[in-house]
Amino acid sequence: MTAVEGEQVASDVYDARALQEKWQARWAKDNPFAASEDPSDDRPRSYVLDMFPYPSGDLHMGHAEAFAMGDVVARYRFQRGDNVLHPIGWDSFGLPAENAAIKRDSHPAEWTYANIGTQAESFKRYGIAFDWSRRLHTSDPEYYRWNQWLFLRFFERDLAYRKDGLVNWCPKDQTVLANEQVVNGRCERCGTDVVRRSLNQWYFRITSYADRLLEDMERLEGKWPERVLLMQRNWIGRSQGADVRFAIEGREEPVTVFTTRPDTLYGATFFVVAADAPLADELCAPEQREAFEAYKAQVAKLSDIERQSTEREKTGVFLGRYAVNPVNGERIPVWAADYVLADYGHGAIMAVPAHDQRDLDFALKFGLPVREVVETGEGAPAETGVATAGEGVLTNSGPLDGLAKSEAIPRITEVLRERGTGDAAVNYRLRDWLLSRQRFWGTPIPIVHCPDCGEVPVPDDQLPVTLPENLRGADLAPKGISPLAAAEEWVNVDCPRCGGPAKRDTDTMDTFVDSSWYYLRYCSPQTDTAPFDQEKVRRWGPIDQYVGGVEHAILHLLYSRFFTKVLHDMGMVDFTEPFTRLMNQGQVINQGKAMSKSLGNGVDLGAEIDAYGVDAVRLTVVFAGPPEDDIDWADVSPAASLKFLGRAFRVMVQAGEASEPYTDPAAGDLNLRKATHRALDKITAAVEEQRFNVAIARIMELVTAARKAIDGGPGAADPAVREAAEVIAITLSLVAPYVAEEGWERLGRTGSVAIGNWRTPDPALLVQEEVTAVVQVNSKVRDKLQVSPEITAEELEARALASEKAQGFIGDKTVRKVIVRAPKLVNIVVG
RNA sequence: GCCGGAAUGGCGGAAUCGGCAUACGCGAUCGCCUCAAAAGCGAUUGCCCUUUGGGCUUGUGGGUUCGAAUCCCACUUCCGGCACCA
Repeated sequence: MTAVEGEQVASDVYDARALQEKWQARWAKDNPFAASEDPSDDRPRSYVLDMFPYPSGDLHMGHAEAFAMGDVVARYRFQRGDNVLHPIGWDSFGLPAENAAIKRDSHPAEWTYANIGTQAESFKRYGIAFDWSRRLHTSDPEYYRWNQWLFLRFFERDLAYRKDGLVNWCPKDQTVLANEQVVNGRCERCGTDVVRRSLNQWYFRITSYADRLLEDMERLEGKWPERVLLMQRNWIGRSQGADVRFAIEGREEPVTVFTTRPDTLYGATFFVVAADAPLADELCAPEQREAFEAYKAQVAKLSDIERQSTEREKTGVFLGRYAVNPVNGERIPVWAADYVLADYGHGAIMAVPAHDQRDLDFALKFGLPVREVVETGEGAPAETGVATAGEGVLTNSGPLDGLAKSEAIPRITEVLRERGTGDAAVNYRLRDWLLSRQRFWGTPIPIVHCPDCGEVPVPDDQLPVTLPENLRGADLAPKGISPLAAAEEWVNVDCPRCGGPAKRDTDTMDTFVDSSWYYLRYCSPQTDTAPFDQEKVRRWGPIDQYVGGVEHAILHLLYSRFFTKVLHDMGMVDFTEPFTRLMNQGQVINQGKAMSKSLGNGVDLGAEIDAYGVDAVRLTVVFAGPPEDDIDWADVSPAASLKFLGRAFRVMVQAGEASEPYTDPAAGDLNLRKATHRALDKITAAVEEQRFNVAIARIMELVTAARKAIDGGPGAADPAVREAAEVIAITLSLVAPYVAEEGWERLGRTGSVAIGNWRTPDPALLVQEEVTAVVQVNSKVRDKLQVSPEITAEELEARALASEKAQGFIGDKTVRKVIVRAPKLVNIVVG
């Protein structure tokens, strides 16, 4: 059921809106969720963080789910008595603000900060246990100043550099994109087909951390979702093999190729250079120049989508040159083709058509020879058109003949090393992080270009380089170069080194730079002498639990891991992984599909809250299923959540009215006490295992047990009912903070229910006097016995065999075997 | 194409140590309350049959085991990631 706007499906037990207003005011006054920086505070510290929001408008259902999940974790830590850091801020640079400014003829800051204000109010109403005093916005100069400072440190360490290269260009947004922002050949933001352009751009040298980014994932095993680790591993894409140097006739220097199959070196029958690599230009013989230029023009016209299609037929052109195979001296023709990528490996390959499908496709199209060097027992590739890549025995390979593939690889690598024509090598799919953007609403790159001194860093004491304030509206329209270039008085500066006339770099940083280290800034958001206070980061870091969507599995999480490792190497942090545990919450969808305007299936968070109240909405998203699963709003019932909360609230109110806060629970009804402590035990285990939906199911059972005790048992005044009601308030505070606070108060308690009130179940009350033992005959359940948990195997077997029901199924058959698992089960095997 | 994950009632999901399948909730049916309805409260609810009983059931087919939703093999379908990475 979806709420109709304005319709109030009020509970007749409590007034959600009144409770929200009452407790919001209380929390604003008492600030119960602020992290303590008191050095004498020796409570265990927990750092729980939700991926900070982008201020695109008001909060939506997606935020409702993500932050409800994160808040369960944070509130559980608060309940356990930890000193919890649970901050909030905004990822407030980015393209949508700029587009809004162009449309409204205003400044991006207006739209951005107005939306932040709206979201902040909504978060407060949503009751998330944030420490509001640490709020940050990445578009504040006090924040982005430190992006610039960090950029300069990266620059000094040669981890930030500028190079010419083919880059991904989005024609609509008129900016370059990082590899990670290109999805299926399209701009991840606007869906436009990405084209390749040759431009001079800034990069972070993330590739020099590829091995560590890969290796350190071992320590995240079991703590991060397996699929995220897998995605990162695939993205980094480590390949082990060898570099092999081929002499090129008429060229002094040999050309190196990378191969994962050095064992097939004797099967190389031609050589291919990436058509768009400078090397292809260089190697092209004069008589082939015309054909090559025509081919290059044809390749340049292709979009990335066309280019990357594996359906496409192979194309290429002979360059009129020959390479020499270093192991057998064979001359093989050099071709240029676009199936070889300029920016992977060395931009050139040895082609072994018999054992590589792409090379085979190419060879068959252009009539190049195919020579098998590994006998796999499959059909001949030249005839079947299928390259054989499996295990086999080497042939036609001189000294390698007769070896298995796995033996031949180290052998040939050794030979290459001895002769100085190659060596073992590793390659990564990961490319350097392209960080410059030709847009306005981001962090200016703090470099001055001087005709005499070249790239000159802006001195630290002149940071921040702030954005010019006079650009707005149409000034920001995409022009293919940064809008900042138009701000002449901003661009033209004196060179910090020689004092001569120079120009500022007009590009801004990818906003993923902002989010790569924001978690550190929360530890000391006011620090104005460094990006963060190292002592405080040592106290709080790394993040114990990070919560956010799987859409950042590669982008943000990889970049953040990279930044953390660089900062570690700079001696600024003493850990190397930023996020100890990661939880990916699912999406909220409706009627099987993502919510969208065109489908008209959007569910408005504000309307749901108006109709059912914050607590019911939060309970609904947490109870719907495992945190990582998507929630289909058509499958859930906030009305049912509200009904349950009403039942729970009535238990607390009735217990509060009927008994005193200091009642001794030991005097209460034993059955209810046991139910309460068993529930507490199970709720605790479920929350620890992050199975929040199960924890709520156990709270529901406890409410039912308490209800029954009130209505048909010892009555509301029984101390066990009070105890149950208090446990309900405490456990419910993780998802339904308003009802929990109000219920706690109605129970006569003072102070917030949310802090340090979690209880440990009494082990004596968890012991069961009787358990159910199952009696099976031939594995089918035939009887159930109530037995002591300490029953011996012998006694249980005797009682099972004595069971009349079991005997009925045994009849006159022979008992062949009796399996006893005291005290739970007996299986009598007859035949 | 390659790599990974998933499949449990009408629906969302529980049962992760190989030992009572279907907890909790939705929906549905019946009852109470009501002039009536809604809300609320209570009961029933996996399927089938020859119904005081019995049989079957965790995508399909096989296997291991006294015993399988759970482990193994094959297959089907769906979801996700990568996609000319040498």
